[in-house]
Amino acid sequence: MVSYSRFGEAQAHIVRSLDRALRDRGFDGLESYIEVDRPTEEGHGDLVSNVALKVARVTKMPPLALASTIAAEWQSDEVVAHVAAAGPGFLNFTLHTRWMADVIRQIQVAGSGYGTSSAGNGARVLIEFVSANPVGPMVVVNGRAAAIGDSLARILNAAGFVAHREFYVNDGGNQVLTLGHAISLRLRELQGQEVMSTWPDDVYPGDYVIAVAREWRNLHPDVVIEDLDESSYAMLGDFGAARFQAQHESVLRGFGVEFERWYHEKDLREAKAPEAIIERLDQLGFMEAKDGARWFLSEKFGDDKNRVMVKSDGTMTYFVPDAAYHADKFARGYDYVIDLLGPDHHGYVGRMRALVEALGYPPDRLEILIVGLVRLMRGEELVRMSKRKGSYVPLEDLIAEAGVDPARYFFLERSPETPMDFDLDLAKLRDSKNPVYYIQYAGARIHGILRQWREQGESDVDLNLAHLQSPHERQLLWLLARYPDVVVRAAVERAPQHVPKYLTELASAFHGFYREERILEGASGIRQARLALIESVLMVLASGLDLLGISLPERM
RNA sequence: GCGCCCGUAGCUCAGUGGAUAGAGCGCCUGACUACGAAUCAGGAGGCCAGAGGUUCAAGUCCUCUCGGGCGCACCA
Repeated sequence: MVSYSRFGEAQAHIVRSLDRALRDRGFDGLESYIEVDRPTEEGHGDLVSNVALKVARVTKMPPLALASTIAAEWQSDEVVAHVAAAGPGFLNFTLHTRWMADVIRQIQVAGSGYGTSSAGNGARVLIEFVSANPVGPMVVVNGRAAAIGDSLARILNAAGFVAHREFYVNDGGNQVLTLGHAISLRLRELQGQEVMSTWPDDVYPGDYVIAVAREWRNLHPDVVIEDLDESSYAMLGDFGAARFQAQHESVLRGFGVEFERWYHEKDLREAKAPEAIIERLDQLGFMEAKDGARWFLSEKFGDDKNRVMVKSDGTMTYFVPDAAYHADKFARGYDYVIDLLGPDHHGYVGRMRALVEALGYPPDRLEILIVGLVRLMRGEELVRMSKRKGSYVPLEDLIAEAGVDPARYFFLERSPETPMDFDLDLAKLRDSKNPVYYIQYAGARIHGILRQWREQGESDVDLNLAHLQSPHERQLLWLLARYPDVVVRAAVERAPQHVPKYLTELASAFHGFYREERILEGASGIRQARLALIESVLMVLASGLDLLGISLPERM
């Protein structure tokens, strides 16, 4: 077992001791049965092992009997203070408080680097997310993907992976022409022509295009609008796409999300990458001509059906540039490629996996996370949204109304794939019902204490961590010792929600400690130890919130 | 019809095959002359959708049924 934390050291230590205990009884080769985990509830020690239950079949010993003899013969050491057999045969381990308290020294040495580890071994991860089409404003679910993707990248980096964030800009397809069409209609409208009665069905009438049209007109006041026929759609569309990309970039930056790269479909097309991917699949023998079209034989790789790549009219389906894009991701040497897709993209998973496999890569190196649907609520009331009708809440407005911190927190506290309700009324509440403030308040309280301590101007005494003995202090130490493992787990499982969960626990333990134990009023030795403890808590709160892209204000 | 996600407290959701299934909100009791009450301590509230199976052990794994969402284009 590789350990990245004080907690992990204890686990590894106990595993070794258990292994020895089993061998002493003549049971060899049972290492794989040995598990040491945190208990599911209080009162079962600091760590727990179910090994006696696991090996019962092999050893032919009643689990509780085996556990009891192991506990009775346990050689005391500097890590484990006490071992007890319990329940049907669990072993409950209580750690020396002194030993746990050294986590504070680790935190003092590591500083803001505490929590980082080398678990990822430098594996390179590309994470593509949001990738909203540049033909209109982003919507609420884009915000969820943005928060999750960005936070996941931060977590992966902290856990020793090298993660890159990428936004794929769909600026090469038909929709850009459609946007150009819409802009030209809005330009006519700005000149006083009536356009709504003849508005084409396939052109979204969203009024967000009006602002873009206005911008274009200001830049080109001399162009005669009547000349803007179909031949102008591409030019207008490119203009609009650039405007919307800039808008996306700025909204996302305001949301704390920055991408290492904006990858343009247009560049792919200009480099003839779509043609190249078809050629490559053809050479590999995975293309077939049928019904006047050219098909990718994705069924060979477990897809539901084969996929058209070149339509009978000679044009390519949208899947082709996407396929070229994914081929490029792997060609760039990433060990893992993660896509965060919207909830309307389930059908996309099979064909993309098939592509990866067809190109000769292990299909599980492509990980597709479907970000669950977001329903926007105002209290009890569902906010109805329809892009077609142009009635929707842009992400920008959501962020402005809720605030960056609550919005990110709401998106990150749930597992990515489950559908969620986002309650705007709750998110914008500036009071205790809003869970993000619970964590921030713990930090603000610690800042307050440290401020007061500095104002008192008392000098430090030597730090003696042996003063930390109370149940509240033990619990905080135990949580601090676990933090690096929480980060690793969130990274490996691609599950950022573990971090807010953990921070809530840490904040709760701190608030309980704070109410129970005076910090500044104690004798100088214990005061110094408690100050070191809460400084450590503050460090971890700040670090954890940073992984979520959430601030930790000194005052609230 | 086929595929994916989801059914856990009144609501929103956690839950790594392990002991008596958790948190927040809401509800009910209590706690500021206090380092910040945006807090704390306690209480009520559950056939983990249902039925079979695997296992020493199932909310968790397998099969089926029921319910909800989303996908199943030579659209993007």
